[in-house]
Amino acid sequence: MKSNYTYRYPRPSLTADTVAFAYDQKDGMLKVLLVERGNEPFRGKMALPGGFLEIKAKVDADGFVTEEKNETLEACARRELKEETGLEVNFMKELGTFSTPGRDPRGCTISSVFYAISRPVNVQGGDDAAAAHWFPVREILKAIESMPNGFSFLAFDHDEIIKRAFNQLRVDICFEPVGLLLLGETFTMTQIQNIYQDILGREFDRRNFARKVLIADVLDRLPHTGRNIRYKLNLEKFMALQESDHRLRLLFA
Amino acid sequence: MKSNYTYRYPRPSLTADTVAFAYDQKDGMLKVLLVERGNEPFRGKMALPGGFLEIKAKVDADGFVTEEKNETLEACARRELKEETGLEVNFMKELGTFSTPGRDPRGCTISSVFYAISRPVNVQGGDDAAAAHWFPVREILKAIESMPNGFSFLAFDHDEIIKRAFNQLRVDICFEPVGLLLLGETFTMTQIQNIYQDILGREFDRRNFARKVLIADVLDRLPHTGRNIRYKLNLEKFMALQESDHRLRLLFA
DNA sequence: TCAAAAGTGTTTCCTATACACCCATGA
DNA sequence: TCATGGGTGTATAGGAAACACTTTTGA
Repeated sequence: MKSNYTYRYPRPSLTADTVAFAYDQKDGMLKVLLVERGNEPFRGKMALPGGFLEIKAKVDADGFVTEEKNETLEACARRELKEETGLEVNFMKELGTFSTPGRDPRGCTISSVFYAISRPVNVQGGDDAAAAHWFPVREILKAIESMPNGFSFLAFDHDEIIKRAFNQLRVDICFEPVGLLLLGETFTMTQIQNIYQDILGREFDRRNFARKVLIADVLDRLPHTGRNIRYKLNLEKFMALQESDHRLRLLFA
Repeated sequence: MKSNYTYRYPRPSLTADTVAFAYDQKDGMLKVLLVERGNEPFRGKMALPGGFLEIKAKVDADGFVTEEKNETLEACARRELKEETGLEVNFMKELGTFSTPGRDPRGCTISSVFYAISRPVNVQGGDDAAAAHWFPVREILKAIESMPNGFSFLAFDHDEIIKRAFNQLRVDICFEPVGLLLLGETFTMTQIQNIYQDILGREFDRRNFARKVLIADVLDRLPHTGRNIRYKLNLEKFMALQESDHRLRLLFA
């Protein structure tokens, strides 16, 4: 028989959800990763990949918890992302915690949400989720906006979360060159510019844009094999820039 | 007899802690609010005010939770802050969630941390905590740095948290005029400048500084009673600025 | 009376932006 | 060969930083 877990005080459930972004070179659209929920609640609705924090607990004869060990929330987010969609990303950042009472009909569930940036890859539905797919962010946001009052497009409060995540992404790429993580192994300056223009919803002058991106000094210029200059992200420099709190110079106003 | 709370799966404890900052006009130092822990673990050590998320739960005959209702994390942070120190603040912002395994010796405890900005006020020790006092941030940070490896100055992982909070404050006052909340009812431009200089650790030209602050357009100029121009924070304008995502213009590089 | 703090505007320099020409490739 | 995309440098304008003088008040 499976054991139960008893505490002196009530406790919440804690989940980690991930808003994963990727850029689709084929149609030039920014995509977000959603899974179709296989179980209640919200069965059949689309939702962000995520799940419950894993806790190893020992209990005594009466079911009281005597010892416990948890994973970190980020580890939880990565694990769930992998299990549900097969995706592994190298950039993940905490977005915030969502604790509005009633946000999960099953009870008291608090969600720590991360947003992730992925290389353009294919994903398959994993264990828990019926199916995982990349959806155009703009379309999703449009669908969210067009829902009548009191109705939500996604499961739980994921409408709100995805809006927050996209806003955060827009702010962040103005300061840090995280947008470069959306690209493949090598890329041209034009490809970078297209992504930034799409996300920020505005156009840039080619030359000024290239200058600003190169100032960040995280790109290696490859000996051009073909006609155009190709670049490659220098991960060491990029990571070093992330560490040092150099958000202080904004790249794009 | 007090009832217990039983779940099918193990759950974490969830707390909300607050890093409250205030500015002391008397000595011109930025202070942070700490409480002396009255109970184990870390009894007698200084810690951030905070406590467990309050959950109203109903249980069936076997102790299984059938219904539950939680407060939001921010509400929890405000409630605990009030209970432990008597302090009520009007600005509070989520800093992040801390979930490193082992951060709380009592078991699996995840903390959502807020940072708050307070007017300069006195606080008293409240219910839970033995004593609450304002401490100079610089001194605390110095004490933290000077601890030998493996030892912490504050309880739990609060050393790390307070460092993160101070860094966040330094970033935020470069973009939003949140530093103005540190002041009293009315104030002079020089007082504002002193605060900013203290927090950012650099000096500004008087005239350039005043211009930048006034650009934000959240201050009302009072008909000067005394010798100097006095200002007053226009809360409506300030709140409106917070709502609109206008972090995009940085005030101080 | 003198020192220190505070009020006021202008100049300078730097950086962001706007812009034009040339070259290479593929249709 | 012509159109398109991409490579390169410069000129200009606007904003940030440097700066000087006068006035008031308190020691």
